[in-house]
Amino acid sequence: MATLGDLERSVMDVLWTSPEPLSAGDLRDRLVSSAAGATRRQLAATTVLTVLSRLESKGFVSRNRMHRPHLYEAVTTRADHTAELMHEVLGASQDREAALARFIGQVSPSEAETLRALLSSTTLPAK
Amino acid sequence: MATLGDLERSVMDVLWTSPEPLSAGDLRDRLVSSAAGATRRQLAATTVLTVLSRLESKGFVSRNRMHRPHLYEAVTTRADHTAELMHEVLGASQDREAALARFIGQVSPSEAETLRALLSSTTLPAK
DNA sequence: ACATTCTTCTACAATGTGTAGAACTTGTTT
DNA sequence: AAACAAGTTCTACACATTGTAGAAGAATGT
Repeated sequence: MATLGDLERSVMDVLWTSPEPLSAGDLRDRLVSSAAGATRRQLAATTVLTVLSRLESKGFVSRNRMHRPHLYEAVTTRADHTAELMHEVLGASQDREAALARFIGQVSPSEAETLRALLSSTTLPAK
Repeated sequence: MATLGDLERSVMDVLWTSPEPLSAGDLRDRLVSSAAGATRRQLAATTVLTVLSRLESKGFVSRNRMHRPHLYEAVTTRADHTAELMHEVLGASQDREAALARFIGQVSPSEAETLRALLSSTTLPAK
């Protein structure tokens, strides 16, 4: 999968967080306000547009040209994206089992609990 | 974590596969022979050295300057590296649980089994 | 001291990304 | 319909990373 730059990632974060498609302008405003530590100065409108176009090319964003300020939305959810990336990383490994073992070894107890729950519900057939 | 380019990744793969530290020359030979589909033409010796230096800067490789052709080895195992990356990806997600759920959802049945085993051995106290 | 071998320095091209001005399009207002 | 405003696309550039390697310097064996 293509990787994302810092700004691209920030844009995706805004889109992933928004329950609705956003115009470039709205997105620009949220980029500023959502910046951690009040960093992130104002960006030119065109900058945001450029990034959105690139994200569209990369398949991360879809745009609705029916509305006049085009409306942009994330193609996948953040969770799906994360899961996909994890699988990609895992796939690059030769020994998947070993990698999984290390991965599990570093997981917090509460997350281990979550995983256990997920695994039993998923795979134990309904009796 | 820093990301790796294609050649850097290939070099790491060789180092991860080797049970012993390698000289740049040995590594160069194996790079050629380990290339999938007989791709990968011969590289200049200096190219390999440059890449090794960069990998050293990035903390992926350590070199032993005691030996004359310096000997290089991977700092971590491939499995550790993979697990680290997976955690990094997961950490960038806002909702870890949701991401884990998706991740598990896409796991093959046999891997699910592996995971279940890992999770029970890890967390169930000996009691 | 000299040749050989290895390492470090320096360099360059290609690519990806952040950044945005200039030019063009489209919907709106009078 | 003409002019305007808002939005979009084109074009461009700087900077960092990466693949690539020559030239120059350092270390070792004879």
